[in-house]
Amino acid sequence: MAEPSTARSLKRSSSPRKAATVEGDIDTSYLETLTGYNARRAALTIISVFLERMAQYELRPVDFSVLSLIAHNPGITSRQLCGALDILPPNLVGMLRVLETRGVIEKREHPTDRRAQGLHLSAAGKKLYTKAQRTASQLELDTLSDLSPQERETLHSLLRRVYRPTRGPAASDQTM
Amino acid sequence: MAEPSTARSLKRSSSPRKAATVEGDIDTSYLETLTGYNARRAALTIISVFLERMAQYELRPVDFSVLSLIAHNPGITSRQLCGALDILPPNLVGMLRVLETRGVIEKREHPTDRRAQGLHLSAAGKKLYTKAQRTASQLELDTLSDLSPQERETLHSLLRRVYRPTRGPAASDQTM
DNA sequence: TATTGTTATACTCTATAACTATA
DNA sequence: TATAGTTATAGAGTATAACAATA
Repeated sequence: MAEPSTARSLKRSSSPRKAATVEGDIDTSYLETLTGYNARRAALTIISVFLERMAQYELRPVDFSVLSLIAHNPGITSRQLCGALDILPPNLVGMLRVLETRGVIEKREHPTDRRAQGLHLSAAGKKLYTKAQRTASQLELDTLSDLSPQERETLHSLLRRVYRPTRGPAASDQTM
Repeated sequence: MAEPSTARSLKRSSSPRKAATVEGDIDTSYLETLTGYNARRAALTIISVFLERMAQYELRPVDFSVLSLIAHNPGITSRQLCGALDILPPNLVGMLRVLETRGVIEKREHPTDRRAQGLHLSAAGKKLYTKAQRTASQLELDTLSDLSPQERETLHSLLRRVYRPTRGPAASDQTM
């Protein structure tokens, strides 16, 4: 058993960008030409705020993602969660067990496949997720307050095109 | 001692987006409204390619970032690296030791502070970094081939505004 | 034979406390 | 007293191999 208890610590300092030593003197211009560097820095910045505000629900980003997909896809299976969130099956087991122990989710028998199990939010889980989603949406507004709604949409669109390559029209692998 | 050897494994599967099970059936639309989610997914996608292509140099993303900052900021100190890259000092020690053992970097005495030490690339380090940077820049072109140069610049600009909040004009904390 | 969920486990990443030498 | 670099170590995150039950 890998999980010590139901409630996890969730602590993390997250270092809110303190310019203790000099930092403006350092030339980071080349790294800033790399999308991976910029995307990772941006993600970590937002995640640090996410951790703070979601601590009240004892939800890490991955827990919230799992609940969100279950909420919007009732009956989703463990494997489907893994595929959608890029989590390895062994690493999901413990998370689901904790969420089930907390009474947030329920495992029901799959309608057609007796190996699988459909995942659902409990009544308490729905209440928790509703509050958590509101917090997440508010966090989005707060951390991206420097960007206009249109800039935010542009950012999301561009990011999606990075991690979910355009399989759309004008593709190169068409049969004729 | 935390490092087992000079050369590290660098192995990682990185799962190149295989749609093994269904995945298009899963509704991820809410998560995709969250910048943190999108930024993290994009970063992980690029980093997985980065890991593959940088394996020949035995450099992880963090190693490359360290070398890049030393290359462009000769004499930079350990603390400055930590500040610029958001790495905790204890976690940098091992990386620098490995790079020094590999003959890639050199530690020299700091000109004014005898506690600190200036970091520099060795001749071999400069050759290695030059090749690595070329690989990184090519990777940027390849992984972002769906985006025009202008879209790429827009993406970088927006990401920087997320992780490095605009401290510029029209700020709210002015004295008058 | 392949897939779902699972256990056990190893490895990597990230964080804290505490020490020394110097400022 | 505070800071730079370091050690030791704990905790969280990510990976592989292998198994039973079912498809």
